[in-house]
Amino acid sequence: MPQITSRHNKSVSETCETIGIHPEAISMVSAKMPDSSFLIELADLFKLFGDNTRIRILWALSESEMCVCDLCALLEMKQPAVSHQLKNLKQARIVKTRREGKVIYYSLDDTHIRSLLNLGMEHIQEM
Amino acid sequence: MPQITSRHNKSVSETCETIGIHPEAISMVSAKMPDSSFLIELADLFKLFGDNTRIRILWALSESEMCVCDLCALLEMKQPAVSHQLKNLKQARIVKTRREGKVIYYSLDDTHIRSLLNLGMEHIQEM
DNA sequence: TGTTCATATAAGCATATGATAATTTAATAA
DNA sequence: TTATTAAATTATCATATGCTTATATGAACA
Repeated sequence: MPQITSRHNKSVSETCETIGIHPEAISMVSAKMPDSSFLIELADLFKLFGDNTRIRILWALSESEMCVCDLCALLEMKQPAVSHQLKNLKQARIVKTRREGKVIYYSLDDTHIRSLLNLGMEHIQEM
Repeated sequence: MPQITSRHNKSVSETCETIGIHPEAISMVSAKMPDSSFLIELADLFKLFGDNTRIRILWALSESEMCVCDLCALLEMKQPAVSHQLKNLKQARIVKTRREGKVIYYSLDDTHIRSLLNLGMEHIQEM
């Protein structure tokens, strides 16, 4: 395969369409990529943070455990909508529940969650 | 408004539908919620991390600056699809570009990005 | 100046996702 | 048991989003 050398002294293939211009960079990065399943899980985790309703729920729960109807009142949203998002968060084990009679209290399930919220907010504030 | 007292000694309103069961908890949390605009920005930031293609791009760029066609080869995706996601990331100033002749190199624009990726991955690995 | 090639953009389509309304479940109290 | 009430579930609809194909830019170089 014909190769030329760029001014940066990396080998460069002739076509970019299929194999890229910098084969070594590609294979180096490729070797360092986590398994596909990890990256999918990671995207799924961030996806849950990537919705205005859910981020408000998470921020609220980072301040205090709350029941569903309190969240409805706080967010000014209908109960099924809130329950639906809580279900998503619970399935991902981002929040956990505690029942007290008819009332179900939700809270954060993990300290990482708070760190992610704070780190994200730091980024926003420095823009 | 009639109030009763729960076994947790917080005042409890009679209906949950409109105003929630724990008015003080609601107003305490409400006071601590960031402005709506911040939360929207925060959700938008996480939303960009919440896609498998973009997270792979970000992880790759966290290892090395890369041009578009190298990313295409690495991710085994068509060029317009990759360019489209790069555009989203660039608009949010998560990645930046550098042109060298016909080739445009992309790289991470901010150190927070790497921290967020790592913190997210930590969370995944401890589940 | 005209060709080549890396990248960007536009239009169209299919899927994913979030909200609503209606209904069901589950726990308590009468 | 029956009524009440907090929460969950189901069905439906509208919007958002990501990929594809086709086309357009724009820089380098003959």
